[in-house]
Order: sequence, then C-alpha cells, then structure tokens
Amino acid sequence: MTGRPATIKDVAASAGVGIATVSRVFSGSGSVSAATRERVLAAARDLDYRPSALGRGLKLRRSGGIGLIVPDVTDPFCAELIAGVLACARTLGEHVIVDAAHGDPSREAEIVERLVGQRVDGVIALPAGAEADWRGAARVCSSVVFAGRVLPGLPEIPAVLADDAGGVRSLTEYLTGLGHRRIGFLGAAPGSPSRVREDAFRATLAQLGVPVEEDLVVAARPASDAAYAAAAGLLQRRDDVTAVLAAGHLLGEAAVLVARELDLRVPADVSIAMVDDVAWAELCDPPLTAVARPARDIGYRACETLLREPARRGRGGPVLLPTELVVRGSCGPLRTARR
Amino acid sequence: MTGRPATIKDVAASAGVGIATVSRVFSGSGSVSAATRERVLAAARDLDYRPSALGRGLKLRRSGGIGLIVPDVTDPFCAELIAGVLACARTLGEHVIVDAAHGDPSREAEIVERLVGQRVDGVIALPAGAEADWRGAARVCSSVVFAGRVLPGLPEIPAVLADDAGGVRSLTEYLTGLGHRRIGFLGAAPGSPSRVREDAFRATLAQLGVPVEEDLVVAARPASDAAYAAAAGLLQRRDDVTAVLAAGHLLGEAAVLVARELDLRVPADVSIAMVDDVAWAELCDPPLTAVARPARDIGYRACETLLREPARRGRGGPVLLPTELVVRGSCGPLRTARR
DNA sequence: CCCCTTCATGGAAACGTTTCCATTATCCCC
DNA sequence: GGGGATAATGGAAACGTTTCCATGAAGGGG
Repeated sequence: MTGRPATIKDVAASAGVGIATVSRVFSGSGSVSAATRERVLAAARDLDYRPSALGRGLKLRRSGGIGLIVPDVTDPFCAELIAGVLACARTLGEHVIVDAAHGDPSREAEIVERLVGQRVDGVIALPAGAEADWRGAARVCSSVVFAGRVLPGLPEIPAVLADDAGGVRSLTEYLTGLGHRRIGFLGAAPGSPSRVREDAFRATLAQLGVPVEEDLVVAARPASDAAYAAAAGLLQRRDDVTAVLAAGHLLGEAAVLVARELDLRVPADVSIAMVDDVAWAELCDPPLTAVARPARDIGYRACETLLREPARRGRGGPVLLPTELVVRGSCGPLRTARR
Repeated sequence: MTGRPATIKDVAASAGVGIATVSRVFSGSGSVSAATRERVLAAARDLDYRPSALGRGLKLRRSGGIGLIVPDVTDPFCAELIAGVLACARTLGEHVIVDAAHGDPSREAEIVERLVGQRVDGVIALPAGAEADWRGAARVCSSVVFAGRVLPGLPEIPAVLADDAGGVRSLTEYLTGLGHRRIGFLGAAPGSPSRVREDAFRATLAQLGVPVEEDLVVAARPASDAAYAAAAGLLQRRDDVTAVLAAGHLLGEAAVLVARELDLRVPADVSIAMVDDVAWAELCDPPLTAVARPARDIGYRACETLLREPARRGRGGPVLLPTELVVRGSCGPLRTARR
C-alpha cells in the first residue's frame, strides 16, 4: 500500500488515455471531452494521484515558490511582514520559503544561493548586507525586491519601505511640541546599513531650530543587552534628558526597563516614544506612544511588486508606505527639573 | 547576458568532460581526479552555474525541503517555534516552506495538499483540525510530525509538545498556595481540539480539595475581542474572584486590559497569571507571572524527529518538554475583600 | 609478463511533467 | 456530398539532474 506515489503514467494507463490527456486535465490547458475528464479524475482519485511539482517545475523552469529572507522571524515587525507576504503569495498560488539570516551577511548570502538553486520565482528580502549576490540573483533566474530596508549601492533593486523618515519626523515634532528640547535618541549601530532615522531626527530638530547635542545621540547594536546598555548610559550620563526617542522596539523596551530601574516616572520624569508599534506598547504602563510601520502592507506590496508588476518594478524609486503616529500616555509636557 | 541559467551540460562542454563527471564534482559522490575537479569548478564559476534543485529533486524524488504549518506566524509562540524549526533545518541542509492556516481546517487541508504536491521531505504542523489528510500525507510521500498540539484520533502521528498540563498545574498550585480559592479560568473555546489545560486546572483544584465553580471557568475563541469579552464578563459577573489564570497570552492580555479598565489593582485586587511567557509579560506593570513553554525547543525537536529519527518516530507517545514557572509581580497573597 | 583490482571517466536511461505536432473523427455550410 | 475548420487525442521530445554500467588505463603481485 505504501508504494510510490502514482505518476501521470499510472493515471493514464488506469484511465485508458495518453499521458498528454491527463496533463491537460490537470493543467487546465487544451481541450478534453467531459467524459474523458471524468474518467481521468476518477482514476486519479483512485490512485491518490497528485501532480509532482518537481516534474512540473523542471519542465516549466520555475518552482512556483518565492523566497523570503528576514533577520529574525521572532521579531514582531518581521513576523507581520512575513504574514503580509504569505497573504499575497496565497492569492497568487505561490508558496514561500522562509529563512532567517540573523543579521549575518554571509549567512544571508548562503540563503540567497540556496534559493537561486531552488529556482524560486523571486526573492523578497529585508536585507542584512551587501555580501549576497543580489544583482546576480535578480539576473540569473529570479527577481529580487527589498522590503522594509534598502541597501546602499543597489538602486536598481525595487523596494517597498515604510516612510521611516516621516515617522521619526512626526515623533520628533510631537516631542518638541510638548516642549522637550533635550531629547535623547537611541539609534542603530554605526555599521548599520541605513541611518535614515537618525538623519530624520537631526534634520527635524535643525528645522525646528533646536540644537542637536551629539552627546544625546547614541547607537546600539540590535540586541537586547546592547540596547539596555545604551539606554542606561544615556539616562545616567545625562539627568537633564526629558524625553527619549527610541528608533526601534528593542531600544524602546530598553528605555522602559531602564526608566523603571532608575525609578523615573513616565511621563512625569521622562517621556518615552518609539518607532514600531508592537503589541506590548499598549500593555505597558503607561502605554507607549509609538510610530506604527505598516509591516503587513509592506510584505504584501513587496510580494505584489515581485510577482504582479514585473513591468513597473523599480521604476520611480522605492515605494514608500506611510507610518502612523499612535499617541498614548508615555509622553507628557516638559517639566522644569527631572529630579 | 541574461541568457538562461547554465546547465550541467554547458559546464561539461566548457570543461571538456562528460556530464556525469560534473555531477560527481557537485554531488560529491564518486571519484574525480583533482585536476578534472579544478577544471570543472573553474568552468562552473565562469558560467555562473548553480545546480538546479528541480532536476536534482526530480531524479531523487524529494525536494530537500520541509513544510511547516502554523496557525499564525505573528503569534509569538508560533514565531519561536518557526525559529526552532529553521535552526534545525539549517543544520540538516533543508529549506522550510512556511504557511499559516489561521485556524481554518479547510485552509490547512489545502496547504497540506500543496506541500505533498511539492514532494516535501516532511511536514511539521501545529494543527488546526482533522480535515486535512494527515494520514495520507504521512503515507504518500512524506512524514508528519505535530508540534505544540496534537489532534485526537491520530495517535500514530508523532508529536512534540509542551507539558501543558504540568504548566497549568504549577500555576494553579502557585495561586492556590497564595491562598486563592476563587480562581477564574480563561480557557479555549469549546470547539478547540484539546482541553488539556482546562482539564489540568480542574484536576489540580480537585486534588487540592478546592471546589471548582463552573461559573468561574469561561471559554473564548482565540481572538482578541472574544478574549476581552470573556475576561470582562468574568470579572464583572464575579467581583469575588481574587485571581485569574489565563490559558494563553491573548487571554492574559485581555485580563490585564480588563483589570486596568475596571480599575483593579494588580495584584492587590486581583492576581493574574498566564500560560506563555511572551515578551510583554516582563514589560507590563506589574510584570506578569507566566508559565514559559519551550517553543523554540519544540520546533527544533519536531524537526529532528522528522528528519533525523525516522526509526524512533512515534514510538512511546508524544515527546513532552517541560515548562517553567516564571514568577514575577502580578500575583500576591489573598486579601479578604476585593472592593 | 599477465591477470586482477582499482580508479577515472563517459554514455545513456531514468525521474514526472508540459507541449508541440500529427492523426483521426466530427461537424457545418455551401 | 465534399472540403475545410475544429475538437479530441496520443506520441515523443524536451527540462536538468543522478546513477548504473561499460570502457580504458594504470598499477601490483605472483
């Protein structure tokens, strides 16, 4: 009973037709008489036949799947992005091979190699670095779309992004509007591929005529301990900081924990706001003001761009999706002294 | 330049050898002289050749990938489980096709069909229901392992689970030990495939000689609104409840929000504890006591069971991984009156 | 010096599809 | 009733691998 899976030949023999006819029944192309179709379907049901995607893929030179590379599937932003890609891929009948590069460009390069070997119909990536042969992957057998982040020096790769600069700007304007002048900025490490958030922070302050103190702009690697250390360093070094803008949820988490540890009341002693409206922002006490990036939409649009709009791809620069400022209770008006 | 990807034939021709030799170089089997190997590798590099997994898969009758079905990739438990599977699959050189069934058994069945069509080497599932042909999938071309949950009536499918009963027991004992007698239990909907948590709750109370009041055991569909409604209903109906045990993080979140809404102090007025130690448990105020399920390990072990231990598979019932009680500040000793 | 192993290599047959092309059978219209 | 579409079908050639088998060459022991 546990023989090999039935093949198209078995079905053809059992239904008394040629294999071409069976293929036509299952692929939907060509014309088959109703009677024959029924006979074929019955035989297939009998034999528990399912067309092999391998045979099909070999002939068609494509696997019917796409690859998706993220830094970490457990990150809430990545997870939402994945969900968006899955939703879109489903509507287009493609499956999705997911892998995590954990911020390691060489690991990412390996994954790209593997995906190309799989002959995926395309790759969506929240890229870690430029080590992978993105151009090669885009050329050889599939196309590439970046989602949520771009890599400098690869302008020809289409991208779907959140309007990070706009998000940080609205956050900065909001805090400034509350009267804050000495705002601490927790940002990504110097080696990070993109500094749009820090740039937006500086630009917005400059525009508002608020001087930027270098001492208040700190960077951390994207890890919990590094984020905590950065936040602790900032708040201990400068007890005149009245607000903290965290450029990511890990940094926001660190800010919340450090504030609690230092017995700072939020927002009375220090206001906290962050980029990325993750689940806990609402559960924290007080609930955290955040800028929401449309992670799911980014994934969905990236997948659409990859599979659906090969013509429009990459024209007119990256697609920017708007962010939304979600005001909660963690930011208050400036008070005179913190302690 | 953007011609078709090079094939093994191109490489063979370019290196002046037979295709069998090229195959041997890349698959590692058979013997090839060092000089020839070098020549082949050089030609391959020149042509940007990557072996097609489709051709290979067709010949070998397996795709070199596994399928992973979860209810929802954005759920923190699922996300950790996925991470575990990815980690293990990586060490074994397999890729992972991920899809989300969103609790819909018919959608799940579709996904299984698709995966079988892809000729995956196996399927790992956190199953939604019995509609899918799990037996068929396990028989025809791949094997199946359940992770994080089992389905009644399919004892022959191997499974890797958290010791949910043990986790709920320790939570119940903990709350009882603090003096609580009227403990509200927020559990899964009646139609849910498994009621081990509720059963464990009842059994533990019975064992401790605490009467179980049916009115305090409520069920909710796994959605935020339903969970909120259930929690609100419970706490409003019974203002003599002194502790709430939430059998999942959605339910725990609901309990926290409802308590806040009703101006109940935690843990002075009501103690809250839940199953699943998600990220926000630590960030909430007060931090939430929870039982941690080893989601990542479950994924890892499930993948190992699938690919590495085909012999031991399914013998001796499901693998149970221990949970851990993480005590934080959300549970306090019983006080006399809540209001 | 010859036979028997061992190594390096190439040819060719799968693997399970899709699709082009050829072959009938059927039908419609003048 | 004949001729040209049209529909239904089957044969066979790809698609890119792996691997069995055969072929030579080389080497070693008697």
